[in-house]
Formats: sequence, structure tokens, C-alpha cells
Amino acid sequence: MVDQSIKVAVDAVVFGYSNNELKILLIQQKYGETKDQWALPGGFVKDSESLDEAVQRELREETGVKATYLEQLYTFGNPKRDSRFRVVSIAYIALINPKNSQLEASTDAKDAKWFDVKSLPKLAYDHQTIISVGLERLKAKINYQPIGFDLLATYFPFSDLENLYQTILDKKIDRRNFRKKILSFNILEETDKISQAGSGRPAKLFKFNLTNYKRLEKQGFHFEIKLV
Amino acid sequence: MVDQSIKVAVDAVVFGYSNNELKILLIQQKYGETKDQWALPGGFVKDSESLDEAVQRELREETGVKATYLEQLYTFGNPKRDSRFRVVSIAYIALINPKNSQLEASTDAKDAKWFDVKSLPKLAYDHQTIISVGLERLKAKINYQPIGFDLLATYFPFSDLENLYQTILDKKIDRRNFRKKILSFNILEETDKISQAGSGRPAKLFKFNLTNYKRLEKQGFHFEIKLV
DNA sequence: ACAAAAGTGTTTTACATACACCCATGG
DNA sequence: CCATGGGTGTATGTAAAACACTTTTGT
Repeated sequence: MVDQSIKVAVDAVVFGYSNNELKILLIQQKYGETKDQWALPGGFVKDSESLDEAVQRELREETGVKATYLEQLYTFGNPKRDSRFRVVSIAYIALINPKNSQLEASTDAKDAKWFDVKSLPKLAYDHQTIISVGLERLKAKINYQPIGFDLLATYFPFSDLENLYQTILDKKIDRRNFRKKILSFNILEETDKISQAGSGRPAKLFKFNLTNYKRLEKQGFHFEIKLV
Repeated sequence: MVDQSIKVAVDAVVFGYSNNELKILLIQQKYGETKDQWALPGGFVKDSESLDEAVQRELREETGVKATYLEQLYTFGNPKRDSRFRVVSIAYIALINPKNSQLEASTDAKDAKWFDVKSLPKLAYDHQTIISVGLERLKAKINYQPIGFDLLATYFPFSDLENLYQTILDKKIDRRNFRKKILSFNILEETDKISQAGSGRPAKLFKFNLTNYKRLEKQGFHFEIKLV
């Protein structure tokens, strides 16, 4: 048959957004050589499950969250990336609204926590590389897919979207032009809800109109906003 | 340790362009259940080699060609994609100028041939799916990366580039606007060579200026031509 | 009354699009 | 001289970019 002893794993770069910060979900290893080190949630694929299923399962087991958006990112297969034995890892990016899903004390990991992208701890394996690739993908993606909405609450003030873009792209955006552009797509619904003002004028809350987005997409509409 | 019996393979969708046709390189299986069926070049990864190395090796062994451009495409891991046992395959796309590289009678495959994308034979495994994903990627890519030049000869008339785009995108393009746009990038060098005219006026031959392209890229230049 | 964030239009500029005739060669 | 593909410029439309003041609330 085939003479090969490579193991297959999946890892997920889970993005969240809260308090004007872009966050990544990390777990602390419970066992083994890398015990106590922080790492991406993930693990070995079972013989009978698909790759996507494996990611969702590991996320559930290690952190208790369920991704609303999941996309294959890249496969990392350097022979030396794991010192124990050879592991090929199929990495994913996932999006979650941290406020909608509580982290659970998990059985498989010692701890699970959100970290600001700008101050990540030292990571096990090549997980720092995986995160860099994931971040790049997120930055590119946000320009031509309305993935931003997966990171926000159901009802949100427009400024949340603005801040999200500014945080991810690490860049100032012209508020008027941005708003004009996004609203012109007709994929946002203005609701009659109002944000409870902290300070300053209270804001109307918006809601992503998925139905309309899907309809428009079928008609050949492409979400695109140039901010690179 | 890890209880898993999954094998890891690589497959390549190798694109070529000749006679105004977009081609894909396929091999005919020599042994096993799928003997005589056409399939993508590829095979199992060796324990000690990286994924990229595995692709290049398989390409060499099965077809004799060397890709000038190689990029990871997607990883296919459906548990049922191979009927013998579970195989996770990391698919790549590769670009080649068919005229620059002769197909070799190979040891590992019964036959290797270029097929017009528009008339592919029935393929083994899920290779038809892999090709579809690869084609989509190529179509997207050609709009924002000058990969077209990897498919053309070193010296080529401008019309070759036009035709390449029209063939890949399966779409008419305005000759004047296209030429204007591409030339405005300053990544083509006009040479003093002239095409030996078949019929009609002979054409100046151009040459891709890689040095200039890399320099411009560093300065923040993005190749982009909207033809989707 | 002031601090803080929300909300809103117009002008300028650049790029995409549409479009048709002459040129150089071979047969 | 005719058929074939090569080479070229302008006018128009559309979308991006630049830009600052007024409104509403809490303190």
C-alpha cells in the first residue's frame, strides 16, 4: 500500500471583535510537550469525518463556540512544523461575535481566551505564521465580501461597522464616503431601535439584510469596497 | 499516539496555453482500480518532503515538466473521495508554457497529454471538481496578478495576451482599452523583434519585465484589470 | 454651555467605457 | 488589389475622493 506516516490535523483562526479590538481565540495546551503554551484551537481529524466537521468539533470541544462563518485558509505541511512527528494541518478562518457565544470551560483545553491581535502571546508550533496568513486573508476578504456582519451584533450602530473596518485594516476611513457606499448596496436595514447613548448623540441601529444580499448576489451584484 | 489512518496526497491542475486554447495536463493511470482512467498528475507525499516539493516531484516523474508558477489551491478531504481508503489531497494550480517544456514519456504514468479545457475526458476520483475550483481561481487571479505572462512565450505579440485573456475569461475584450491599460502598467518591454507574419501586418514582440514589476510591487503598485 | 458622537451633500478628479479608421504585409 | 491582423485617440459617463458643519444627547 502506501508507505507514509503523516498525521492530518485542522486548526482554526477564530476572529472576534469587541471593544474596538480585533481578537483571536486561543487555547492553552493541557498535555504534552507544549503543555501550558498557547495555541490555535484544533486537533487531529477522525477517519470518518470531513475536514469541516473536524474543525467544528474541535472548536466545540475546546472552546464551546460555534463559528457562523468558516472558510478553509491554507494547508501547512512543512515536515518540521511539529517536533513530535509529521503533521499536515489544514487551517481555517472562522468568524464569531464574541458577545453571542460564551466561552465554556472546556474539557480538552486548560483554558480558552480571546486575545487582542495586537498583543498575542508566544504561540506553539507554527501557529504565529498561520495567524499571519489568516489576518492577511481577513484583510483582503473584508473588501469584497460582507463578512464584517458576522463579527457584529445583530443590531448595531453604523459606527461599529466603521470601527471594525478601521481596526481590521488598521487605517482611517472617510466616514461619509464609507457610509454612502455601504448604504448604496441596499444590504442594510434601518431599524427603529436606537442605541442607548453612552455619550454623544444616540445612533439608529442597523441590521444586515441577508435575504436581500442573497437576492442581489444572484442578480450578479458584487459587494466591493476598495480600501486596500 | 494518534489513532488515524489517512493518507496525504497532492494533485496539480497544470494550465497551459497554445493554439488559442486553454489546456490542462492530464495523465492516464497505469495501475490499480482506476487503470486507464485520466486523472490529474499527483501522488502521495513522502514523509520527508514538503508539500511543494511533492508536487514538483510528481510533476517531474509523471510528465517531465517543471512549473514556472505554483500555488496551493485547496485541500480536498471528503472521506469518500477515494474508494480504496481515505486520502486527503492538497491541490495546486501550476502554470506552464507548453512550447517551452516537452512532455516526456514518463515512467509513472501510462500517458500524459494536454487537453483543451473545453473537452476534457471523464476523470478519476473528484478530479473534475478540483479542476472546476482551479479554473475559477485562474479566472479570478488573472484579474489581479500578471500570471498571464507565465503562460506565454518569452517574446510574444500583444494579440497573444489579448487572446489569452479572452480564452480564459471566455469573453470579448475591447482591444484598444485592454492594450492601453496593460501598457500603462509599465511592466511590458517593447523589443525590436517582429513576429514572422502568417498573414496580416507583422507585430512587434513584447517581453514581460519582471524586474520592473517587482520594483513597482514594492512601491505599492497593484496589477489590476477589471474584466469579471 | 460644552463635550461627544451622529448625521449629512457637493465639487473635483480620475478612470472606465464606447467607438472606427488607417497601416503593413503576404498572396 | 485584396484579405488579414496590427496599431492608434478622443469624447462621454460614472464612480471615487476630498472636504466641514449641524444635530442630538448626557453631564
